[in-house]
Amino acid sequence: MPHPTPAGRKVTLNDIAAGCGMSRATVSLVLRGSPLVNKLTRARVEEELRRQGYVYNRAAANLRRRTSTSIALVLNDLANPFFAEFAAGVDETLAAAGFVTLLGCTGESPAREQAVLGSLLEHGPAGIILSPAEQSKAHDVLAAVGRRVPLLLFNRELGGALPEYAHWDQLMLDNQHGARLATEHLIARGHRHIAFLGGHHDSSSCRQRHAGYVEAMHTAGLRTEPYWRIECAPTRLDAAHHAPALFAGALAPTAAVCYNDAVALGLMLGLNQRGLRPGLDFALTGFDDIAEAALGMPPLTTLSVAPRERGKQAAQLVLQRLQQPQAASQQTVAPVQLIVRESSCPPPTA
Amino acid sequence: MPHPTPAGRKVTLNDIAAGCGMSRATVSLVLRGSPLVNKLTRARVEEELRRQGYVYNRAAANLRRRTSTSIALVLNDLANPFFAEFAAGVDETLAAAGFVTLLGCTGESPAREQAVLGSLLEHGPAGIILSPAEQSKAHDVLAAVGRRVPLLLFNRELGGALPEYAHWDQLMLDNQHGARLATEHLIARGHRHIAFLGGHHDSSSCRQRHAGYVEAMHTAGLRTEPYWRIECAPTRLDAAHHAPALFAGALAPTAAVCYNDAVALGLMLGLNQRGLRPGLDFALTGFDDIAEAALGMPPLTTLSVAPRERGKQAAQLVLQRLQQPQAASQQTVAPVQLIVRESSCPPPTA
DNA sequence: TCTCGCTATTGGAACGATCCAAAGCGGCAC
DNA sequence: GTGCCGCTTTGGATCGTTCCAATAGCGAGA
Repeated sequence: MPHPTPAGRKVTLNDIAAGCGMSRATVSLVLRGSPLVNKLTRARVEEELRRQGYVYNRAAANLRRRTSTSIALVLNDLANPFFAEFAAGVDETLAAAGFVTLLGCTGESPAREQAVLGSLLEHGPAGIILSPAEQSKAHDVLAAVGRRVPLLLFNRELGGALPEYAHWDQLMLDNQHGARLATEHLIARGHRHIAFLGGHHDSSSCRQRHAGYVEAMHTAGLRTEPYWRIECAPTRLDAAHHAPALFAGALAPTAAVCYNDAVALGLMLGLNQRGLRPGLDFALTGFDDIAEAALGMPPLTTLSVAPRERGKQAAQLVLQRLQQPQAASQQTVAPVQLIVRESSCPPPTA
Repeated sequence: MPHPTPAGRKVTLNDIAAGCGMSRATVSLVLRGSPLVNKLTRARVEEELRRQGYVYNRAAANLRRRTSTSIALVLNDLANPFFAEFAAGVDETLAAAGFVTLLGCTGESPAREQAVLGSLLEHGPAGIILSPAEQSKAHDVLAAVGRRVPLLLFNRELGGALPEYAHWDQLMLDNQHGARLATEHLIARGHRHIAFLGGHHDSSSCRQRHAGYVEAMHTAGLRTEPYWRIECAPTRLDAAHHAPALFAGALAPTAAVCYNDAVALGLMLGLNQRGLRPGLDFALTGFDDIAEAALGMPPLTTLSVAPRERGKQAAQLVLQRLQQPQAASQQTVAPVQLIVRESSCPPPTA
């Protein structure tokens, strides 16, 4: 089956103008719904637009008007359902406001992040939403982005905070409060020996969650043994591998606050392999409330961060910034919500 | 903290030219790495580019050159991990080729699809990758897109196929073959009474998968009872609800081929609630190989479609089309691979 | 000295839209 | 007849880049 011939040039305002004996300027006014143009003229022009199948060239318009109708969305990992939901929320809100989303994925590589930012900037986005790669540095991001286009930092802080850092807007999750809620919940259920599993210390979100855990423990007058803090990659597989380490210390915990849902689900597997039934013999909590959390065996107590809502919020923050470029920069912390399910049982002896 | 002043206009070629006493044209040549310009001149210009923090304006260049460096990616549901992975694959490949991804989500609504396509087209993408909404019609898509910009149809066919339909490239999954593989696998395990659960008949992928199931059954000389075909929404929840219907007929199946992994995981829940142990008392298979499939209880036998690979493939097909606009349109069918795990046990009596 | 050929550079017209100042026009008051 | 007013319409410059034909410089060969 042959592909059709592109059939000549694109239709432009000139073609329409010529086609109905009007000037370019008038046709342009019609396109933008100006009240200046006569009703009859408008009808004639609109007919001609339809007849020739005109498509508006927003790039040309934006060039002349020195405006932009696109926003760059740069994510460290789109394959992660959390960011996918986030992206869906961003796109939905931007589309409703007449903006288009320029997508870019960095795959957790600062080098790719630099390249992606550079490439997207050439397309002249009005703003940028960036969820930085793990090892990304504020200095490099600033060098790539410059000061002209507003940036909203999402989800993670940047390494090596500069003074210039401060003029970027931020949307962060309330990691510390969330982990505190989870820990307090386990304490209320009667646990005294609680571990913290997963994540690496060089990730800001992990440090914050761990801090929330420590805060809750100390506020309740409970001790935290160093060997109750076990680092591992935030994946199911690695978490499952590290499950035995929980029971290697002198005093075995009866519950664990996990860095995120993936770690918690991995821990469930690891517990099963040791003959422990999660939600009966051992309590655990996650973070993120991914789709699988509600359907796990048992269903997982976790913290809902509503990624789609966060996406909408991020988009709104950027749009707001575009309207008030001079306003003070905002540091927003999104609330998280504890979702209690069956994985957070009381301790078996209680 | 005050937001910084945008500090004047953007830096343009003129500014650079003035800054180093060259003409616009020469600077442009330097930017594009032309061999015409003198080594010394090049060095001087590059120094000035750096000094003023010049950012290339690709929109202006594309306007003049009548080219485009963006591809539109329109998805029915980005929140679905399958499409998220797909999008990541697309973006990765496009970025490597110097293109930028324009994202658009339709949320399974043909009306939104029309709006999104219209909006994206105004930004002049060089091509479009479209995974259409469930009820989307070929006629409407053609009306929105026109014939000028090449379209790659992914994953689903469009309703009301027109003659014009044929000049679009297509990338589809081998649904029929996949379902046949799954069914044959169950038959080889000793099953004779096999049901097909989930999906709706008006979805082309569901029809194809069901056809593969029927094909395998008939080839093996097995009957298919009408009450072994149970339709339901392709979600966990609805599948769990419909599990009892499997055992309502005269002859109960010992296994089920499920429309996709979500349905299969839902069926597992439904079986558990009836006191049946999936993977021991009842065999089942899924489709998609989502992340949870490998970690289910039991791990799910399913068909891997490698969504990230499909994304790369889709991007390559579009890039190829751009290079050869006149070539015959391609109908590609991507292979699927049977992943055998523990859910597809032999029948209990065998 | 003049012409030729080669290397580098350049002015000006595009691309497809918008903006702006100006003009055409019919009617109405003077 | 002239001037003025509101309602429409318009030509031309412009946005930041690329293309193209033209030109400048300069050493070599006749």
